[in-house]
Amino acid sequence: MSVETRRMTREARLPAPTRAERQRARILDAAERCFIERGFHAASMAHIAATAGMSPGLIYRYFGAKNEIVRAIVERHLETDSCPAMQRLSTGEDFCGRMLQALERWRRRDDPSMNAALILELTAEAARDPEILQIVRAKDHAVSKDLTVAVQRAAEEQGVRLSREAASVRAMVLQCLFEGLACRVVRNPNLSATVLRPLLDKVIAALLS
Amino acid sequence: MSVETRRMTREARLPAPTRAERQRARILDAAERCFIERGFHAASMAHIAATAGMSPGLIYRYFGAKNEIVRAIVERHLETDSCPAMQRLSTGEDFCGRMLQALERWRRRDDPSMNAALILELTAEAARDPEILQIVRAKDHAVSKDLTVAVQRAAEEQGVRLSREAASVRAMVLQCLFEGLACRVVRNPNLSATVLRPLLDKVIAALLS
Amino acid sequence: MSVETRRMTREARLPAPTRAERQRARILDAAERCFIERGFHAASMAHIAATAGMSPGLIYRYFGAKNEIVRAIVERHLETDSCPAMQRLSTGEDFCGRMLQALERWRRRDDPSMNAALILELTAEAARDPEILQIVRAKDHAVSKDLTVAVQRAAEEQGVRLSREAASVRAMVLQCLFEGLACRVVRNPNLSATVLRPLLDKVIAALLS
Amino acid sequence: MSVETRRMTREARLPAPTRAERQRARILDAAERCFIERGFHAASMAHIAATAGMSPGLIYRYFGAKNEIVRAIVERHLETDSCPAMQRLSTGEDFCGRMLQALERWRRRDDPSMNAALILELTAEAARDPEILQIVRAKDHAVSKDLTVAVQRAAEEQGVRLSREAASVRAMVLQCLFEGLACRVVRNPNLSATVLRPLLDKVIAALLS
DNA sequence: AATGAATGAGGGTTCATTCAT
DNA sequence: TATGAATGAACCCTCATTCAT
Repeated sequence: MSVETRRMTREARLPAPTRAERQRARILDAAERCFIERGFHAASMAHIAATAGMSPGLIYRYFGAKNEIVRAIVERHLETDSCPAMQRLSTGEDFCGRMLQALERWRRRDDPSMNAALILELTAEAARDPEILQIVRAKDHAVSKDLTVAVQRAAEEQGVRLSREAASVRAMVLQCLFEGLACRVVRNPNLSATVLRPLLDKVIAALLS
Repeated sequence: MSVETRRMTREARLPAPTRAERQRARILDAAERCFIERGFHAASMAHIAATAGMSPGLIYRYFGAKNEIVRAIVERHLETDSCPAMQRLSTGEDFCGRMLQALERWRRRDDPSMNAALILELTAEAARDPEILQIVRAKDHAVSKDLTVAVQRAAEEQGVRLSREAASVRAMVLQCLFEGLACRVVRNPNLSATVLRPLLDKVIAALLS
Repeated sequence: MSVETRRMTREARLPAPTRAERQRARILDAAERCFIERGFHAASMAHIAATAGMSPGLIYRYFGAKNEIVRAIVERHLETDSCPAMQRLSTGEDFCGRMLQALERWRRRDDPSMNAALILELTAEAARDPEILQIVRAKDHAVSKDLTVAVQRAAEEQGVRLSREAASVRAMVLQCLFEGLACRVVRNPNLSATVLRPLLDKVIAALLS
Repeated sequence: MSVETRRMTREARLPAPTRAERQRARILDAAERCFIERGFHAASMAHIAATAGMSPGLIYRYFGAKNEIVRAIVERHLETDSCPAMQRLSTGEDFCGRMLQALERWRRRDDPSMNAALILELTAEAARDPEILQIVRAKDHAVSKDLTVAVQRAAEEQGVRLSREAASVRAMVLQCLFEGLACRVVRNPNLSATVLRPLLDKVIAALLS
C-alpha cells in the first residue's frame, strides 16, 4: 500500500482535526521538546510557549495547568512511542529486531517521539506522582497483556507451549531488556546494535524455549 | 574476614573523617532522602536543611550550590549503591541472586541507598546535564570493566572461554537487565522475585554459554 | 393608577430603546449579577460575557473598559435600587414599613436589584475611586433633598413644623438607619423585621417629633 | 494614671514582642494602609511589601498567603477598631458621644486604624467569603452581647427595665446607626457631628425609654 | 455586529542564595 | 561555625484588552 493511499484512507476515516486539536498538538509538540531538553520541572511554561511560538496565556486555553500537559505528554508518549514499540512485538515475531530498531532511534536522538530520556523521566516521575503512576501502570498493564500473547505465539511457532503465567514472566523480562536498553543508551556511548544483536537473539531464544 | 576485621582494617587505612567530611555526609544523607521523595528539582534547599537538622545557610559552607549537591549525590550513589550491586557481581558468581536481592530492596522502598526512582532520575538528568553525564559515564565504564571480568570468570567456571569483547557485550546485557528491573519496580506492582528467578537463571545461563 | 397604565404612559414617553441600549442593558444585568456574586474585582470580563450570553469582545463595543461598566452599574444601582427605596419614602409616609421591606428583600438575596453586598461594595469603592465617589455623592445629594421634603411633610402630618435644616438632619439619620440595616443583613443572621418593627417605629416617631 | 505609668504597667504585663511579632505587625500595618487605599483585591503583595519596606518573599515567612493577611486584618480591625468603639459603649453611658467620636475619626481619615472604607470593604467581603463572614459574625455576636448589657444598664439608670430581648433589639438599632454613620462618612461630605448630636441624643433616648 | 483566539502585563507565590548577627 | 531572616528573580497562572475573521 503506497503512502498516498494510506494517507487517503486515513483522511477518509479521521475527520480533519479542529483548530483546538491542532493547537493542543502544537503545544504538546513544544512541551515534549522542552521536557526532553530540561525535564518536567525545569521546563517552564514560558519556555514551552516560546517553543510553540505562542504566548504563555494561550496555553491555558487548551490546558488547565502545567500538570495537565505533563499528564498528556506521558499519555501520548506511552500511546505512540515506547509502548507501541513493545506492542508491535506482538504482531511480528522478531523481538530482537524491534528492540534494536528502538535502540537506533534512541541513539540518533533526532526523533523527539522516541526519546530515552523521556522514558526515564516519566518513569521517575511516576515513582512520585500518583496520577502519573496510574497512567503509566494502566498502559504498562495493557502492553504486558499483548506482549504475553505475543510471547505465547512466538513460542508456539517454535513448538513450545507456554502457560499464560509462564509467558507473562517472559514478557516481563522482555520489558526489562527494552527499558534497560533505554538506560544504556544514555549511559553508554559505545552501545552498538550490530554487536548486540547476536547475543540478544540468543537470550530471547532462551526465553522462548 | 569478619565484618569487624574489615571495619578495623578500613579504619586503619582511612583517616577518621574530619568534621567537614561529616557535615558533608550529613547533608548528602538528607539530600538523598529528599531527592528520592521529591526528585532533584522539587526538593528544596530548605527541605534538605530541615531534614539534615541544620540551617539552609550552613549548607553553603559545604556546597557552593544545589547543583553541587546533586552532583555529589550522583557520585555517591554510583559509588555505593547501584554500581556496587553490579560490581559485587564480579566477586561472586550468583548474578541472578544479586539482581533479585537488589529488586527486593527496591521494592521495599525503605532503603534510601537502594532506590529505583533515584537511579531513573539520575540517568534522566544525565541525559540533560553534561556534568552529570560525565560522572555517570565514567562510573559506568568502570563497572563495565569489572563486570566484564566477572563474566569471563563465571563463564570459565562453566568451561566456556569468552574473549574480552564477547564478555563485554554480555556485561552490557546484564546491566540492561539490572536497570530494566529498576524500571519494572516502578511500573509493575506485581513483580515478584520468586517468580522471576527461574527464568532469570535460564537467561543468564544462556548469556554465559 | 394601575401598573398597566403606568407602563403604557412610560412607553409613550420614552422612545423604544435602541438595539445598542438593549445590549448595554443586557451587559449591565449580567455585570450586576457577577458583581454581587464576586465583587467588582473578582468578577472577570469573561464571566460577565458568559453570563450575558455573548463574547468578551462584544462587550467592548458598548463599554470602553471594565471600569466603565462598574461606573454604569453604580449609576444604575443608585438610580433604580437603593436610592428609590429611600426616595419612595418621600411619596409615602410609612418610613418604617419601607425600610423593613428593603430589609426583607436584602435578606432573601434572590433579588439582584436589591442587594446589600452591592451597596457596601459600591460605597467602599467610592471611598477609593474619585469618579465613583462623584456619582455616589451626586445621587446621595438628590436623595437627601427628596427625603428632607418627605420628612417635612411627614412631620407636618403629625402637627410638627420642621425647618429645612432640621428636616435634613433627620433625613440623614434615616439614611444612616437604612444603610446600617444593609450592614446588619450581612453581619447578623438573626435579624428579623417583625422584631425590629415596633422599635423602629418608635425611633422614627421620635425623629419626627 | 499617667501615660508613663500605664506604659510601665503594660510592659510589666506584656512580654516584649518577638521579632516575628514585630514583623507581622509591620506587615499588617502596611497591608491595612494598602487595603484602605485600594481594597483587598486591588492591593497587591508587591505593593504591601513596598509599603512595609521589605521584599515580597519575606511576607511569606510570616503569612502563608494573601488570604491570611486579609483575615488577620479583618480580625485585628474588629478587635481594635470599630468593635471596641461599640464595646466601649458598654462601659460608659454616653452612646451618642462615642458614636460621634468615631465619626470624627472617620472623617479625619488620618487614622488608619479607624477607617470607614475598611469597615465597608470588610463587610462586603464577608458577604462573599465564608471565612471572613465567620470572623465578622463571631465578633459581631460578641459585641452584640456586650452592647445588650450596656443598653440594659443605661436604661436602668433612667429607671427603665428592659428584658434581654428588648435590650438586644435596641443594641441592634444602635449598631445600625453606628455602621450607617460609616456609610454616611463616605457618601456625604456635609456630615457634621455638632449638627447631628442633638438629634442623635433624642433618638437614643427614645431607644432607651 | 459578533466571535473567541490571542496577547502580555501583572498577579500570588516559591526558593536558591546571601549576609548580618 | 552556625543561624535564619532577607532578597529578588522566576515560577505558574489570570485576565483586561485587542484583533483577525
